[in-house]
Amino acid sequence: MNTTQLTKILKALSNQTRLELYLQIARQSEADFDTGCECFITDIVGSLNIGAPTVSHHLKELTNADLITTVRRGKFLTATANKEIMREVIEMLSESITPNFS
Amino acid sequence: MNTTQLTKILKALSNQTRLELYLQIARQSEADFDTGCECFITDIVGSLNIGAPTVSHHLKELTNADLITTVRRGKFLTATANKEIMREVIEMLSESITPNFS
DNA sequence: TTTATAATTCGATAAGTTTCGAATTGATTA
DNA sequence: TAATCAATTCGAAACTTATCGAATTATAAA
Repeated sequence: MNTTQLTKILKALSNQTRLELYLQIARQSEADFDTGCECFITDIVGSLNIGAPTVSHHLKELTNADLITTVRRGKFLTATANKEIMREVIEMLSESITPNFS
Repeated sequence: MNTTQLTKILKALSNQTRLELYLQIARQSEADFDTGCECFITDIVGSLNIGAPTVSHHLKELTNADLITTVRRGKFLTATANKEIMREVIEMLSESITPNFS
């Protein structure tokens, strides 16, 4: 991961609504692992105070940054967090504040 | 740390120039620990491709987000990364992709 | 097949951001 | 004290972003 990609990802998370959207999708992705249920965007939208077009826009930004993937399940849309990329983000940020013994 | 503060911090890091500025300050803060030297902004400015007013602006953003602190040493300015807040950022992002056994 | 619901696209607007040059301030050096 | 160098402030230009309402598309239900 280079700084260009990291910038892109952090930018995608730098808006409060979008960050909360991501966090809900990520937590739900965790829960899904146990329960087998899915993360419906409709449910999340209700809890955030913005309209559907805006959510659509934010989802596209998160997708473009590789933070989530979305799948249509009939009438609904489901989202899953890409945990691997978040691990890379965390690793890179950690390196910045960790002694480097190279 | 709540999502409002996290948003503020991620926003401060969501610009490539500012992210690189932060990363350099953070790495230098690490080096300082061993060498006892300090992180002069002047030196960093030379390596980034932007003017002094812009750097000044970016430093203020990083400071406002609590990511760094700056101190004037005579004619020069030195910066230090606030590692504790970055640890909190990392912790919060980690929680989003880590099973929660509560 | 009509109706209803979820989501997207489009166009617009208001607000925010990045960057710069010019002028200014603070501190050191000649 | 005058000249110099680092950094900040200010005002402006160019660009980007968040959000919305209206219209559209996709799917499911009646």
